Amino acid sequence: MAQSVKGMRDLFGAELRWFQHIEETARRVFGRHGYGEIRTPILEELDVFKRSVGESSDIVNKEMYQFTDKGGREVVMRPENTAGVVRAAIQHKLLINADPVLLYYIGPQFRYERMQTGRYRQFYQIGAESFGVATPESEAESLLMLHSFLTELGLKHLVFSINSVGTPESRPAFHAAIRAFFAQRADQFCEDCHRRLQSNPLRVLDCKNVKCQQALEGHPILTDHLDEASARHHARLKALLTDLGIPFTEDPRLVRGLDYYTRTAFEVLSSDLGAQSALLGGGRYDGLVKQLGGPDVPAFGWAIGLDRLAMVLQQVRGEAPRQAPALLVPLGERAATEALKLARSLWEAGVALQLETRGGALKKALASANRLGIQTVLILGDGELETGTVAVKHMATGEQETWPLAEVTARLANS
RNA sequence: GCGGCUGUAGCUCAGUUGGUUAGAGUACUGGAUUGUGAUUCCAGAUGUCGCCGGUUCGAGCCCGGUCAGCCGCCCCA
Repeated sequence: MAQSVKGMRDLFGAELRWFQHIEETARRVFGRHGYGEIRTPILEELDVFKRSVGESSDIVNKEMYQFTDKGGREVVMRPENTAGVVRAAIQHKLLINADPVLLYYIGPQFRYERMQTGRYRQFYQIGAESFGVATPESEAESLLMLHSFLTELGLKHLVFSINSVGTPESRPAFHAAIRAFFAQRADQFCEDCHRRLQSNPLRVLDCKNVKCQQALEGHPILTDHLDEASARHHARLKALLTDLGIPFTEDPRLVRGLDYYTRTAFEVLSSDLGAQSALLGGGRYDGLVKQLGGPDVPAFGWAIGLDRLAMVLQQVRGEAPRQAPALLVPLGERAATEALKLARSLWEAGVALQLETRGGALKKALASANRLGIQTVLILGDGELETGTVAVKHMATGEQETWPLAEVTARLANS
């Protein structure tokens, strides 16, 4: 039997309904914040990711679906969407005037890696990016939007975990501090941390190894090594979040994996998710646009994984809500003709209705309705045709009533 | 990329030291009720035991390989 490629999966049924509900909620919430959608190609030139995500990261090193196309171009199936959005914004000159540019995206991303539950080689992300504003207020706006989004999806107990990773100018001083600290107790850290210390010293801070976390006791604090402007920025964001009543904690060990982050970095944790695993992450990336050949424009954004989010919603809220249409069941050939006509007028009036076209026994139709979760069944037989009515059975209660044909549209529209 | 585990009906799973025709629950189909579901009763159908090879008189069971999934690591969403 043919089956899907490793790490790729088909979405349908109950799980897809959560995806759709999440996407609808995102479009509604983001839209009212003034964000517009952008859809970028799945394929980008290799260079776009090398210059943004960072050559030292595993994403670029070993997790990209990368190949040479028939024209000899080195292309990559995007492993994340921020770089593509930035590339597009530069290419279409969206960032050349003073107005902020607010964009969101929804789409598949690809990483060639070992898979586990909730982690796929084709996965889906929703993200929002704000270009052109460097203020803490713009971050608060973005986080507020994110908070609405998650709250309207029914997630509770959200905690925003924030930190500041400083600027490219202030970071060398911190790197020196962390190296000095590390040197005093180098034997207590794992091999990976020794490697990280060379490639990306910040990442030593969020090693998952318990021993390393213990050894980090008393480590230098990023926010103690900020330049004055970054420190003010960080303090202002915290004050805003406090005023807005958005619960947050400061996590001095929070750093993000991608190279392009500056100042604010954050994650959202949900106790609904069980343990420590973050639901989403993001932050400020002021240098990225320029790095990719655009103007020197600040930016802030975040991305959330739909696969994981859908899984959490399934856990805390159960089955995705579904709107089952009514079912119209004709009995006999003459009724079948009339049923098509009736269904047509109902459809044209915007009523959600499924039509039984198999022509079998009524009990089969009712059994189907029961399986499909249909609440209302309209029955049209000879008796109803004579009197110009339909029999209406409510599946939940088993009760049945009679509606005049002329009232069917209005009554279904109200139910 | 590294380490461990699993794969039997649509789904959840049993299956003895290797032994005849591979089972249960659930779901499904038909009937009891030719115009009334979900409950009940009766009857029925259902499998390349993931795949390929090996050992054996004999393999769902043992061995090798392979594919897929799960868990941990790396990394991240």
